[in-house]
Amino acid sequence: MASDVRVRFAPSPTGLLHVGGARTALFNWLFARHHGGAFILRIEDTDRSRSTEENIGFIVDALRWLELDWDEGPPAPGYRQTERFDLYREHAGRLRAAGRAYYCDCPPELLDAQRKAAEARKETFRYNGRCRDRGLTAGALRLRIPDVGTTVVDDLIHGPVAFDHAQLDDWILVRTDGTPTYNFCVVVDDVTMRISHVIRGNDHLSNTPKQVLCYDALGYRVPAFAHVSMILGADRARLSKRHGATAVQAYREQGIPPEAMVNYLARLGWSSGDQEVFTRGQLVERFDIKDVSSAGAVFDQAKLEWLSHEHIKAADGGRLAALVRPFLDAAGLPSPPTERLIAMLQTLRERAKTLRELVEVGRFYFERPASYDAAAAAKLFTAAGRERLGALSEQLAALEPFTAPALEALYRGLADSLGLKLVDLAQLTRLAVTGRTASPPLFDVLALLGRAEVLERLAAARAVVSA
RNA sequence: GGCCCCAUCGUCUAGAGGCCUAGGACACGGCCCUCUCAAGGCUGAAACACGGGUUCGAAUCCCGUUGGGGCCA
Repeated sequence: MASDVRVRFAPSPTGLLHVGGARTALFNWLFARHHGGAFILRIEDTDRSRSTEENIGFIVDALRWLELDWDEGPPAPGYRQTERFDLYREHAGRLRAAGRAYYCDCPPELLDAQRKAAEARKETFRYNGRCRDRGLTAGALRLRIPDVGTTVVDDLIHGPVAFDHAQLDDWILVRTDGTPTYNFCVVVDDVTMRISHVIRGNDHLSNTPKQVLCYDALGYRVPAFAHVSMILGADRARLSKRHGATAVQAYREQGIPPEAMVNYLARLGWSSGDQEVFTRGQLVERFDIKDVSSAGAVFDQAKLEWLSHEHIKAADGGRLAALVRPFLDAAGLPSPPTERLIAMLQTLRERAKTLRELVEVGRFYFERPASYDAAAAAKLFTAAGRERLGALSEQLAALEPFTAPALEALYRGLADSLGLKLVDLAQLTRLAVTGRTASPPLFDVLALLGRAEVLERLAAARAVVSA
């Protein structure tokens, strides 16, 4: 489908991918996919001291995990700012040749003094344009900005936002040492990559009028802007490490399925009617940048986990098995054949909010209980309990077929004849077989484990009782 | 400090002047179901920050205040 929509996600590789960044990437991706446009990944690595190869790897890795595929970007060359200095130099030269930018040699001490003076007067410091008409040929390159008037940023989320030129100054495009500034690089990059819509964090809104003026000076069409609100911590301060996990990778390790993370991030500040649970396809279909909220949103781990649970409950069996295997490996547990694992997960999926919990809650499927719940053992592993386990073993050995319905009939029959309630035999068996007081429906568990395994576990439990 | 953004239940949100005695979801409480734990069903408590306007009528429009956030330093 032909579309002029071209959007980008432009992270600085200074660490792991933050959930705020992930959400910005997601909104860009959804916008591109919804409109049949292109999603571009660009690495803003001009801060060489903090940008590392390893960090680029982390970002790529996180985006892949979330399945936010990009149409242009690394590993292809030309999508890192450090590879694009020629472009910045060329555009700077054009601005200077056209008289839209000029060199300034005001010493830092002078600027600092003026800044302090302005502060003392409780005013915003603005460079006064002293070097505008001095015709200098070296120094810091500044953009000539109109002294009067306003620049209006027509934001897709916020509507028109007006900035008075009196608040802006002739900002620096290229420093005296020849390095381009962040805002200048962004403009040149967006222009040369033919970006149609700039969807980014709210923290960039204040820089936008400066950039718009730069587009104008360069003679380029200004793209559309959409400034997405920030993700906040519980105290409504911008989400940071002190609020807990902020890296996308941390949620992967917690066992949140990627589709749940995507669903949660999308619903944080965006909605479509009363629907809460979305598949990726539904998100692409329903996403509209106009429905993105202009207010900041607090990150809520509980709701994330609820969505994680919903996606675990709804996942295709094979998909769920594939998601769980890495967690089995990490826990040092054996990975059963797929069909068998799917059957086990079928009994576990509504009992765990995360993939990690899924493994924990179903541990007894993968290994024999290492111990028994102490309080329950004290209550159930008695002389009478031992006798009942014996009777059960005897009958289970002869049960045919060894299926859940047959097991239930057996248990109900035995409970009746012993004058007991079903729960008495069930909890006793559950403890013997799983070591715990809570598990999926007992008869499903027994049928899945199989007769031989069940009988061995019952025998092991009886041995513990007599000891 | 200046400028900019934001403001509906604890949280995410619906709401684009009358449909609102403000809806949904998470979390929380109760009840039902039940071999345990879940899941599920029903149900309860819970919000339009404040003050002025505009209007027959405002959560919705305007102004101000307060509070939060961001950018510039």
